[in-house]
Amino acid sequence: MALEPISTPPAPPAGPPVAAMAPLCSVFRRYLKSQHLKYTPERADILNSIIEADNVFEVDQLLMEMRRRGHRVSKATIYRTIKLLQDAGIITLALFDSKQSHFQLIYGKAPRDYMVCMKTGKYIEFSDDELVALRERICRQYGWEPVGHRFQIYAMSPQGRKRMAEGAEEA
Amino acid sequence: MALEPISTPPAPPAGPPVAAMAPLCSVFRRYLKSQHLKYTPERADILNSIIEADNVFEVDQLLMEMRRRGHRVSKATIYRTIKLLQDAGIITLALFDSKQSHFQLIYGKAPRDYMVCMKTGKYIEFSDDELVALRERICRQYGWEPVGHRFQIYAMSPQGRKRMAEGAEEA
DNA sequence: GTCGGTGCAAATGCTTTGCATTGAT
DNA sequence: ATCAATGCAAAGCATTTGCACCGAC
Repeated sequence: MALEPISTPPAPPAGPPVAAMAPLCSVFRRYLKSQHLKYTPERADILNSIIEADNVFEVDQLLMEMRRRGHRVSKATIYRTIKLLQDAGIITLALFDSKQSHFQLIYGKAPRDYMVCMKTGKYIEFSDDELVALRERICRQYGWEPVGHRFQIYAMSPQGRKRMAEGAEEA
Repeated sequence: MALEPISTPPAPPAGPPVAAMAPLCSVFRRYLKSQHLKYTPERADILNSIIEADNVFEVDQLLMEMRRRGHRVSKATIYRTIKLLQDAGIITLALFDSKQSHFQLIYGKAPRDYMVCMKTGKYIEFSDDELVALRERICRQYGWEPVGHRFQIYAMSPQGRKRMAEGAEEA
């Protein structure tokens, strides 16, 4: 019963993430209830930490961040919760190529698209109406019903180009 | 870092106008020579099998197909060769979400985009000029240099919709 | 004749799972 | 009081790597 938005964060960060927090919790809670699953402190902590990351995250990174804040959760629980959050439509797997999976918040957000620098790994997030329109057009063209999309541009940033020029070796 | 193709090799021809592409074998051979690596029967077999698959493929599937044809290669060699083919710009990792990696031929091909049915898994391949233009526009906007892209639409096909209606089970 | 390549098996490293215990409803 | 959730450690899997032998250049 003592399940309010987790105890007291040391420094309430200002900005959109905080606003998004309450609604997402209830979305998750509702989903869990519909599946006859329980809303536990661990699950709440994990969702809140993801919201505060407010970006692409990896499991290890998330776990470290949570530990740093004194939340004790096992990696297994994070994996189990991530699966639930995916099923609930709150997060999704991002499409980076690295070995470790990257996830991102999607609930209530316009689809985020990424442009990644192939040299530095730095990336820029954007979202583009034209792309959404294009998606609709293609779906209509085949008689399919659009649900979502992913778009990632591979490119070379100015820094990447510079670094490329400097170090002409590269192992 | 996450991404790393496009590194040392003598930059494979970027964006060739499709059409008549030189035999992929010679492209690969040229790449290998440039890296002081050898063109072995195993590597040739693997590339040829990939060409004949002419589509998205997974490692196990490729290995089985090769075995079926009497080619004896180890999985380790396939993995090693796949890495070379990626560096040579001949194949790339496709972005399906399954556990196993999917690769696809890209050399000399216009970027392929996919629309996947979330219910049936069936997918449609397409490529769209408008998307390429959009990519250029966004790169220019940030001062980055386009290299490639990936676009995948998640949608519901008519069959998927139908199947969804029929089987009302699913917890 | 040199190195690099190959197969095999062992090693990785991310993710999942079995089990005993803890805890939400 | 139930039955799901958690933590831990072991198990799974796709992928990588060490090593001894083989073969392309």
